[in-house]
Amino acid sequence: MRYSREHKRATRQRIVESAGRRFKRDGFDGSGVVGLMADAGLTAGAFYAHFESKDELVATAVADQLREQREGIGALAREGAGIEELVRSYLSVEQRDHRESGCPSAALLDEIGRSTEATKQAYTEGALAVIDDLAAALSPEDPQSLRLKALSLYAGMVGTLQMSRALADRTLADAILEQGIQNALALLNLPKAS
Amino acid sequence: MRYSREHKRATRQRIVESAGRRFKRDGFDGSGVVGLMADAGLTAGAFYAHFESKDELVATAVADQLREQREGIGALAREGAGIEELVRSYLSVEQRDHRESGCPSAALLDEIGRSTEATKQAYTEGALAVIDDLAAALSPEDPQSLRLKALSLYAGMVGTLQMSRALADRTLADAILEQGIQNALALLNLPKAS
DNA sequence: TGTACATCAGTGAACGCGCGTTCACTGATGTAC
DNA sequence: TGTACATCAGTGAACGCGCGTTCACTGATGTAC
Repeated sequence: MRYSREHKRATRQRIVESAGRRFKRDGFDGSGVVGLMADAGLTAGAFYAHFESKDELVATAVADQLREQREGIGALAREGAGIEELVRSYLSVEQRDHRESGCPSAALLDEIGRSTEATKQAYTEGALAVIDDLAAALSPEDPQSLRLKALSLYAGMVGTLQMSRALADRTLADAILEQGIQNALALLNLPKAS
Repeated sequence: MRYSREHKRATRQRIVESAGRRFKRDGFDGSGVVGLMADAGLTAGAFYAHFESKDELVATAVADQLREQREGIGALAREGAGIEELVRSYLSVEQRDHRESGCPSAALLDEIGRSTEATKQAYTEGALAVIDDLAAALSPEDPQSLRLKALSLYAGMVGTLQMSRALADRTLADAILEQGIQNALALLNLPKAS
């Protein structure tokens, strides 16, 4: 073995992470292997030393992006953020305006619905891990009972963020974020905030 | 003039409608001009007698699909359907399993967010017409006051439908539709239904 | 410790293919007489 | 009413291009001695 096992693992991870950002910006179909590898500082040919196909990278990147989202949520929670702060940071102008570093569901959900079974499977597992964390934040005693509620909350926020990105009217795009926050909080039976 | 004005108009409309269905199934990037024209019973070359570019067709088809969705909602409302029936027919297993004849927002929203300004503009106008109809269904006396609430309701349902399509777990995919219905009704301050 | 070797991550050109678009041509049909 | 003509929707081959993937080759570096 010439390069170390660790070297290869790190390179693969670099490809997966930069591909995740690119996919969220340009979509799966809108991102070519040559460009994805260039993002990682490599040329196209090396791709197949790491992945069997572009489809495999797509499934891997989806899983990785959801893991990253989960870590982000966990970090916020450890800093003491409650569910309201989580909702507000999700439905924020910053997240809306930076799709490449934002929620993979909001950036890719309808393309995932059209993807291979492996990608949908990776998505399902990753998204459920995210929403189980959300459910735990909602009810540390009995998270399982709130799983469906958390999933539904997440789905609603995803649609709201997408809508805010697609609207050409900036005022409306901002207003729907705020309304989405109010709706989420109402569903959680929290008092409305300013 | 050889073919009649009407003949050309009808052909263009045929292309726009079949392209709308195809786009919802395969995405904008996943649908080629050759295939789109074949769907309409034509060959690729004729495309440019009707549209300046594929981008123009995309924007036109988005507008047309939203007009069609609006007509569908109007037809249901005229049959006496209330907001609850509208929500239930939107978050139905049938709509989820037939993307090509379903909601254009749920099928295309994140791709629209990445599209040309013209497409986002067409989307914004079309979607606002849909939600203004929804607002009118919610409150015939003062629809304007409920515009944002209707938009937010729509966005939440869009995310829920997409999520139901992307989940590889069928039981969960069905459950989230039902939970989405309950959330929508709760937001509308209607009593929960079975 | 220093050198020869073997491995394999990475290079970069090439494969066939489908893309969006162009173009010379065809032929169906509305209009003029 | 019947015929010649002009228009232009539609055909289908071709354009250059970027796609995902393959492949012969390179060269950095871990291992064996």
